[in-house]
Amino acid sequence: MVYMEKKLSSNMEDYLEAIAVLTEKKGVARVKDLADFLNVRASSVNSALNNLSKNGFVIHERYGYAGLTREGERIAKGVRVRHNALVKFLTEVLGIDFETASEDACRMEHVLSQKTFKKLAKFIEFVETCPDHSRPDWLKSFDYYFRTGKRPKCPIKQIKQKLQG
Amino acid sequence: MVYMEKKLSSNMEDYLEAIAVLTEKKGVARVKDLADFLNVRASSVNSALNNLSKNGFVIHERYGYAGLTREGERIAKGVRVRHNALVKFLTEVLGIDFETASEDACRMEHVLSQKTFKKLAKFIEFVETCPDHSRPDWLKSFDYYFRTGKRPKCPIKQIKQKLQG
DNA sequence: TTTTTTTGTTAGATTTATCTAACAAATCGA
DNA sequence: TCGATTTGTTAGATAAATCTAACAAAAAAA
Repeated sequence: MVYMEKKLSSNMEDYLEAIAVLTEKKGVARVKDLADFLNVRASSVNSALNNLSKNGFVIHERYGYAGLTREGERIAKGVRVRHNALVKFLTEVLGIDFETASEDACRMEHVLSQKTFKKLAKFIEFVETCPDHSRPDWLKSFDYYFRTGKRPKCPIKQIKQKLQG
Repeated sequence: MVYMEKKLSSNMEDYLEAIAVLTEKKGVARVKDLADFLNVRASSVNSALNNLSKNGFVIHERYGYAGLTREGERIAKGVRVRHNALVKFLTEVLGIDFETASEDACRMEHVLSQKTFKKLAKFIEFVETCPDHSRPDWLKSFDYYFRTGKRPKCPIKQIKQKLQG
């Protein structure tokens, strides 16, 4: 066993992520804010922090702020990167509203395999760096297909026909 | 409250799905097979079946096979549809291997919102009904981009240039 | 038809994540 | 500064999903 990665539950990952988000947004992460953010009671936050603290992901002194250790930060980072990639995919490719996309991402971010995540990230990159003006043509075609159920005329074929005919 | 949908846990959804799969594959779903299929102990299957039975999703007489009620079938169907859509997306669009895609789908199928699922299904339909010979050109471009990190020359632009120049 | 093996059931323990309720510390306002 | 409010902590309960171990029923083999 080269290096045994401690596998955290979705739940614990959520706490780490929340600490990262709140720290970024408000400067510090307090029990109350974490509770509000995650929609749980303060006592649940406390349990979680004790657990995460015991396992070296979090630093939390009684009545103090919650902070991430190196390791905690590393994991939170990973979760957030996956979250953002998922949101991007859902909104930019599928055209889902941000609200729904965020909720879905929150649940999916914990279950995506590395392999799939990497491919997805590449896919997003592929879409974003498209040399077209904005949204790639094929995605516009998808929008059209989603709205109308019909395929737009394919510009390539149209042009090819012109060239030939 | 018009109609209160009983929200099942991922776990319970998995049991329903497994019953559906085994029934389809082997004709019947037995405790042992469910246990093997889901990688849990037979006693866990029993607990689950009791629970699902009590709530009207499953029919299970002592020492008998496990079967789905109408309601159970409805839910299992939904899960399987989501599962298959996800596998299709992961393999056909992202190009993930079937093994990995199946595992990811197993975990994602429980957390996808209706909205996202519907869009995803449409997206797959869009890709599959593509008038191109096989895989749409833009997906081939993605394959190329993933392998090489470079974009292939865009055929439309090439053709447009020809037309203009 | 016995015996053996496989399969199914039950009871009870464990783990994880949550909750409420009681209390303690910190902070805020007057 | 001191009482009131907010925030944080603890203990203990609850719920879901799992496990082991002991046992019971069914099925297969002898």
